[in-house]
Amino acid sequence: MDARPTSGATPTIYDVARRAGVSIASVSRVLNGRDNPRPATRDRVLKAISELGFVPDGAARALSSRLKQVVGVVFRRVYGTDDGGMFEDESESLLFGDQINRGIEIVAQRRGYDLLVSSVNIDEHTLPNRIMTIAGKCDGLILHDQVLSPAGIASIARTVPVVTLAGAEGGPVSNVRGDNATSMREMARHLVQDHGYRRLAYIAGHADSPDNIVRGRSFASEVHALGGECLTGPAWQGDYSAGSGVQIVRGLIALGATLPRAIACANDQTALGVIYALAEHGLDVPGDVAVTGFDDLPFARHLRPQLTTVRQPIQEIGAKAFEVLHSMITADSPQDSDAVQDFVLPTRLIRRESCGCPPDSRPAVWRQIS
Amino acid sequence: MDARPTSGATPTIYDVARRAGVSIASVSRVLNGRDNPRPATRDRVLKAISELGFVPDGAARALSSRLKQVVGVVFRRVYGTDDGGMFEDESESLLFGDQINRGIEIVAQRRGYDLLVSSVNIDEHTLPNRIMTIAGKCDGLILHDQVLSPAGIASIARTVPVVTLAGAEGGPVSNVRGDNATSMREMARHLVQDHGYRRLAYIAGHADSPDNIVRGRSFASEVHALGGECLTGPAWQGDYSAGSGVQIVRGLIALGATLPRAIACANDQTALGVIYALAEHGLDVPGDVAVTGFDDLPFARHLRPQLTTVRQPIQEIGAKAFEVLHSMITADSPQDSDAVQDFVLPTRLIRRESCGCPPDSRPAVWRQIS
DNA sequence: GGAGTTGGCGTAAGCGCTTACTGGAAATGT
DNA sequence: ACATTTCCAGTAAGCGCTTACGCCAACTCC
Repeated sequence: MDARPTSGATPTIYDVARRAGVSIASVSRVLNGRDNPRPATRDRVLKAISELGFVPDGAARALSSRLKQVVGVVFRRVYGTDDGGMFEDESESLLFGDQINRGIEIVAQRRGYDLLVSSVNIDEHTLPNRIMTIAGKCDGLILHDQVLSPAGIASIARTVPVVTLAGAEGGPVSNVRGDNATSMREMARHLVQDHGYRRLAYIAGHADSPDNIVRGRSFASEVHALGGECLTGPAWQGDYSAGSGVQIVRGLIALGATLPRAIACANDQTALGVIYALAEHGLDVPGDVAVTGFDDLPFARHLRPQLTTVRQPIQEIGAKAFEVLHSMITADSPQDSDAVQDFVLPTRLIRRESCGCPPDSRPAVWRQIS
Repeated sequence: MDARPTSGATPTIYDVARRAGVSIASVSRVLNGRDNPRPATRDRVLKAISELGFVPDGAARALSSRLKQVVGVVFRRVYGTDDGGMFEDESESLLFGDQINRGIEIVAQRRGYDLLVSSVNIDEHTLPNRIMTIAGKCDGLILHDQVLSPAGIASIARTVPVVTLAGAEGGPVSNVRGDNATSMREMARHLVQDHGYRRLAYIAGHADSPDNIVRGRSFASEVHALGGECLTGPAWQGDYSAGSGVQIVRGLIALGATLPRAIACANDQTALGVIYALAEHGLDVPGDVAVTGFDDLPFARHLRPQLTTVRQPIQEIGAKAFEVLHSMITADSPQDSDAVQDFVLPTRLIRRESCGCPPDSRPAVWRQIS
C-alpha cells in the first residue's frame, strides 16, 4: 500500500493499486502478464485499470527495464523545408523508403517494438545532435542510404546498435541490401542478347548512393562485355526521382541528341519519368526506346507499357534489417565489431513489356509464380 | 559529486559528471542549454560528453520532465500478415498515408518531436492493448482514418490527447480532413456540364470511410441535380487500391455491361487501376471512358493520360493535425471537450487529360501556379 | 571593511515503473 | 500436531534524468 496522494492528472500505477487495494508490485505483475497474482487479485486490478483508464507510462517502463521497445529509423530528406514551398515534390522519391519502413514495422510489431521515424536533411548543421536525440529515444537505429558518413555511423555505433540499409560493403556496421550486381548484369544481357540492342544508357540515381554505383557499374560493364555501347556521363545523372527522368530526356531531345535504343534507369520512379517524357515527344516505348526500372514498386505493373524491372524484396530488406538489429539489441555482450556483416538479399529480373518483350499472355497461374 | 561505480555499459550522466569533475546538475544544465554554467565548466562537460560518446537517455528524460517529445501515428493495415504471403500488395494503398505522415513529421521535427508510427490490423483482437502500448510511448496520438471506432477513440482520448485524420464530422475528438464535398461537386459539374457526359459512375473506397462516403454522395447528388445518371451499387465498391479498380472494370466488362461515359474514382490509385484495366481491353481514356481520381499524388501527373483529379493538401493535413495535437499537449488544462473542432482544408479540382480536357498547352509558368 | 547581493554549482528529491528480496499464510508431509 | 515447502503479495531499491533549493564564493556598496 502506498500513501501517495491521488493524482489529479493521468492515473499512475499507484492510483490503480490503491483503487484495487493491492500493492503496486501486484499491479505491475498483472500488467506484465506474470502468473503469480491469483485470479481474484488479477480481476480487481484489471477492473481498476479499466475504470481509471490507466495507461502505463512507456518512459518509466523503459527506464526501469532498460528497454524502450522502440527502434529508430532515419532517412534522408532531400530538399530543405525552409526554401519557400514547405513541401516540395521530394516525397515522390521516398516510396522505396516507405516500403522498407513498412517491412521493418511489420516485423518489429511482432516483437513488441514500434518505429520512431525521422527524416534528416543532409545539410542540417545540427545533424549529429538530431541523430543523438533520436538515438536516445530508442534501443537501436536503422539508417537508410546516405544519411550519415561512415565516420559518423561508426561514432554513434559506439553507443547504440546500428544497422544500415543499402550501404556500401565494408561499412562500419552491419548492412542489408538487395543484390544489385547480379540482376543488373542479367538486365544487360536481356537487353543486349535477347533484344539485340547495342546502344544503351544508364540513368543514375544519387551519385553517392552505393546502390546506384553498383547498378550502373554492373550494367555498363556487362553491356561492354557483350559488345554493346553504354552511354554515360553527366547528361545521364539523375537523382532517383521521376522528375529527373523527365528532365534528362527532355534535355537530350532538346539538344537534338540521338537517343539510345534502351535506357536502364536506376529505379522505377526514374523510369516512370522517362516513359512520360518519351511519350510527350511522341516516342513509343518500347518501340522506339526500351526503358527499364529497378525496385518493382507496386505501380510498375499498372503502367502502360508494363515496366520491366528488377524486383527487390523491399519489405524483406526492412524485415531483415530489423532482425539483425534486434539480435544486436538483445545480445548480452555489447557490439562485437567482428560480427559486422553484409546481408545481401536476392533480386530478380522481371520481364514485362517496356523492354520490348511481348505482353504477357501466359495463363494467370503461371504468371503468379513467375 | 557522486560515488556511483563507473558503469561498464553505456555511459550515463554520472559518468560524464565524474569525468568532467562537476555535478550531474551541471551536466544536465549544459545538455539543456541553460546559460548558468560558465564557459569553462561548459567546455569541460562538452569534452567529457564527446569523449564518452554520451547520449542522454530519452526515457529518463521523459520520465523526469513529463514530456516524451514523441507523437504516435496509427494507421490501418489492411491485410493480415499471417495469411501466407507476409507482404501482400497492401502497401500500394498506403501512399496517401505515407504522405500525410511526412507532413506530420516535418512539422513535428521543428518542435523537437519525433514520430512513432504503428500500423494496426483492424481485426486484431488485441487492438486496445496495442493502442495502449503505443499511447504509453508518446505524448499524443494521431489516428488515421478507420483505425478505431468512435467509442474506442473517445475512450483512449480520456487519457491521451488524440486527433483524428479524415474522420467523420462530429467525432469525439478534433479532426483534420480535406474538403471532399466541394471539389467532388465541382468534379461532377465539370464532367456533366463541361464535357456533357450523362452516364457516370463512382468507384467507392472503403465503405466505412467518411472521406469515401462524402465523396460518393456529393458526386452522385450533383450529377443527379444536373440531370445525369450516376451508377452505383456493389459492383462499384472498391477499396482505394489499384487492384480493386482493375477488378471492377474487368468484372464489368466480363459481364458485358455497358460502361458509363465517365468513372470518378475514390482516389488516384483506384483510377490508376481503372485506366490500366480499360487499356487492357483496348478502351481509350478519355476517348471511350473518362476517368478521374482524388488526392493528386505525385504520380498522377506522370500518367498517360495525365490524371484529372482533386488535389488535397496532403502534407498540410498532416501538419495541421500535428499542430492541433501539439497545442493540446502543451495546454495547461487537460482536454477541453468543447474544444473539439473539425478542421477542413481546401481542395482543388485539377483538370488534366483523363477527363477529356485537351493536353495542357499553356506556358509552363502558368501551369505551375494553376 | 562588513552587510547585502549575486551567480555558479552541488545536494537531493522525485518522475512511474520493474523486480529482488522477504514475510506470512496456506498447503503439504510425517 | 508440528515442521517444511509453496505461493502470494508487499517493501523498497533503483533505472537516468530534471530541477527546486540552498550553500558558498565573489562581488557590490556605503
